[in-house]
Amino acid sequence: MLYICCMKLDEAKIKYIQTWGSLATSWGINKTMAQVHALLLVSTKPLSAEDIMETLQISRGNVNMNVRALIDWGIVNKEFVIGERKEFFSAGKDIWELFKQITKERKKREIEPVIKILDELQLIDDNSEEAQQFKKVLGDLSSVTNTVNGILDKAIKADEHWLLSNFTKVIKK
Amino acid sequence: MLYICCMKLDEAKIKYIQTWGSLATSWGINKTMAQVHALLLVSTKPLSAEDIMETLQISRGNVNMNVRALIDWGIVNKEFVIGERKEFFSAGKDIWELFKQITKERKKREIEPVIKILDELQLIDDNSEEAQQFKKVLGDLSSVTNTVNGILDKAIKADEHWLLSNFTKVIKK
DNA sequence: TTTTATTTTCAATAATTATTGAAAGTTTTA
DNA sequence: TAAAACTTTCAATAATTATTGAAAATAAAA
Repeated sequence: MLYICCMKLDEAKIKYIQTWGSLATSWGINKTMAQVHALLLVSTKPLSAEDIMETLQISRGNVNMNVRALIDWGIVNKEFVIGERKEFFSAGKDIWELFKQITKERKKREIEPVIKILDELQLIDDNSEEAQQFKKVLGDLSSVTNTVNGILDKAIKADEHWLLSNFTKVIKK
Repeated sequence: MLYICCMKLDEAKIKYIQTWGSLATSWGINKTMAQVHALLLVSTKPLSAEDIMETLQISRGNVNMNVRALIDWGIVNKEFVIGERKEFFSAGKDIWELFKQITKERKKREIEPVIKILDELQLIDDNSEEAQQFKKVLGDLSSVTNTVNGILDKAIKADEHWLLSNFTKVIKK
């Protein structure tokens, strides 16, 4: 059961999947996880674990782990196909939704812990010149992080149209 | 030649350096690179390769590689200390500048190549239903990526005050 | 020039992270 | 209930990435 139908198109899809996988690593994302998502994204129908295994040439365990992680990130869904016993998976095709979901998750997992730690470190019982300077750096780090966090919050809440047209225009001036 | 003077403060600095290092890995940044930068950021004076080696307990080669990379990213500078033959290094203390520099570099290294590849893939010689759908996904990915790229451009050009107050307020409504 | 101080490189190695595959677990069907 | 279909887990292993350290290169001083 392959998702492929035309040659040139197939090549382009494969290239997209490969490219996405290698780009992912520079963002601290597992290569296979990115590839599985890319595959589901360009697939016209939900795929089973076996479909993914065959297409990406990876083991059952690997597929399972990465599909779970993607579901955990909220960017892949289980699908029930009538007449089929096994599970199928699909990725939402709304890219703005995808962007918002990823942003939301990374914010929660990576930015919020940073803010927490920076705030903790601020509480030093020391008022020397050097300590003041250190606290200043921490405070500035907090400030930037909080601002970015706030911007991401707004982006998550924004609907597609607003973010696309309105937002970019406002930004310009 | 150690940069340390007070106990509690010293602990906090160490904790900050360690924490930064481990957080960095989830952003696809080398742990040591992040630690070296953190160390230079909280240091009151420029440090030599040996200072860094001692404090972080890492090899000369490792220090050299990572300091070069940081200089390459534009967030660490060489300093010439009078009466000293060896090189010293320092990190700029302006966190907004740091944020802008990092954003600029990641944009160049990671976002712009994505846009290029997505555009390349668009050029498929196929008009089937499936091809249309694939092109739609690619187009949407381009759209989001370009928008994010644009926002980052504005952020880079924006001065601290504008980004902090004006921007966040605009975003709110 | 030669010596000495310092930086850079890079093959070898260590540490980390990802992947396999088979066994154990679960759910469905008969 | 047992057998079949499928999913999950995880110890072993592979692949990747980071680090060392000593030799080569470079730069400054004598």
